[in-house]
Amino acid sequence: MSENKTTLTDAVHDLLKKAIIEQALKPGMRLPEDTVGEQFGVSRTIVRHAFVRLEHEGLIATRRNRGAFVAEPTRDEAQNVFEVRRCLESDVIRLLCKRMPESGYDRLESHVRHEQAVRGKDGPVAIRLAGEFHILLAELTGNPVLARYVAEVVLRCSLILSLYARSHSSDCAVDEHSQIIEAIRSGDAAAAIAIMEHHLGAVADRAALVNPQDSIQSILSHYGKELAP
Amino acid sequence: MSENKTTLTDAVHDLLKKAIIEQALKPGMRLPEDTVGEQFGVSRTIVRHAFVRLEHEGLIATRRNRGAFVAEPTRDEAQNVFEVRRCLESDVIRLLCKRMPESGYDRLESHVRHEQAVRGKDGPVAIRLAGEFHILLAELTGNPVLARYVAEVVLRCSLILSLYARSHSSDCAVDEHSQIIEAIRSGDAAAAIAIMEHHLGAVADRAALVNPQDSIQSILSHYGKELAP
DNA sequence: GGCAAGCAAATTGTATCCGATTGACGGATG
DNA sequence: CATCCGTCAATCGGATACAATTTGCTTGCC
Repeated sequence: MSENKTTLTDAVHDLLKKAIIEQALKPGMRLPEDTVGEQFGVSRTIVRHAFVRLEHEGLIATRRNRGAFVAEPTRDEAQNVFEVRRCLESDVIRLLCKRMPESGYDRLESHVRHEQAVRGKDGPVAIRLAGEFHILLAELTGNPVLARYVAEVVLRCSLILSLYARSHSSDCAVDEHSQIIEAIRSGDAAAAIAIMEHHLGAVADRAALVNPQDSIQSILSHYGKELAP
Repeated sequence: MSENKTTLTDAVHDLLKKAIIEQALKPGMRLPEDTVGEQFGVSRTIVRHAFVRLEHEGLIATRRNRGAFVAEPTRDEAQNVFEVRRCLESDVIRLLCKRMPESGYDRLESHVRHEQAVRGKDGPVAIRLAGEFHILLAELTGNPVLARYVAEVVLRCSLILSLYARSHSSDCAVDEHSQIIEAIRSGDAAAAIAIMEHHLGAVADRAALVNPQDSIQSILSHYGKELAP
């Protein structure tokens, strides 16, 4: 934590984000400002700034005078996030079918090859790459605003899957990524969107099916709110 | 500024947001933390927290050790925001055609009547209501995540129009709002989207046509970035 | 044995303070 | 006369200090 050309807040923000999406920090886990601060060797001020951003991104939730917690979306919230993701990624496809940049296909195929290289490994790298494919698609539209929103929902989806899905390993079938590329190349927006919907639908459905028997305290915490107003 | 049940940061955030979209704070205007803080009677800490959120929402831009400025989007950025807005609002229409809630039409028509009541007045109220129609549409989807994104881009569009458009008075033709409601009621998603696209397209085009001869320093400030890395 | 009230500890909300970086002004110099 | 460099004021990034609120535990009472 010695020298950064970027601001400390950014660094802490990125680190926490990474920790959350890699499931190092599990949903519902408490994040006291002091603890985080002294862990990274920074003051509470910095941590607090990072928390503001993370809360805005939906990755943590803060309650007045009670502290910050890693977000623990309900099924409803999760469905909402997935719905927005489907909408946004459909829009991305539509735009790409109209104006895919020259180097676009090369970059996409290169990324898919990268994904295939780590296929089967059930680690943080695979999780990250799977998400980054979708973020790369959004970036290729040339619209940074759209790309930021896509990146945000993709991240939240990672968090959601870590709550409700059993394993990350097959979140994004690499084959389907290739299919999406081909569909876009053919210029058939409807077909490409159909594949993407199927691709994302499968992920969302899988999340909805799993009963989170391994996180009893998570379930109870939701019911508990009723008794303690 | 005496008693708030919500946190001070929220209050400052809301106030600044309101000031920006009502053009009280004009794009490019400087926002020193001290000034804002003592103006609202709070410390710089609070202001900085509010700034973090505002920057995330694209309403202000901060430069290291130089302070915060009301966002001054370039034409490219503005086009990107409008594009995302078109995408998101089309998605909203699609969803509403499938599942408009019972009270939805009542609330929409009530809002339109409210808009007609202030028709012709070129004040902050008209600006706010015009945007809130679109935000209300998004909220009726029942998806808060989508609603938040729509609210964000609508706000940014307000800011953009205050930069590039001559007048806010005719941003949202109230008649077109009624047409949109009717199109959704008929269940014809394609038609409704077409109207919405036209509605938003007109606004965007108007913004693109106006040459901002009245803000030379704004133009130069953009070119100036090239010389001063 | 259970419940309510009250006290102590922990944690957040806010303010103030110090150091660092930036931009500007002004004088020295080729 | 233009350019360069040093000093200075302004402002932000970050740390620390204090106040307010919540929480959990203890204690006493029913």
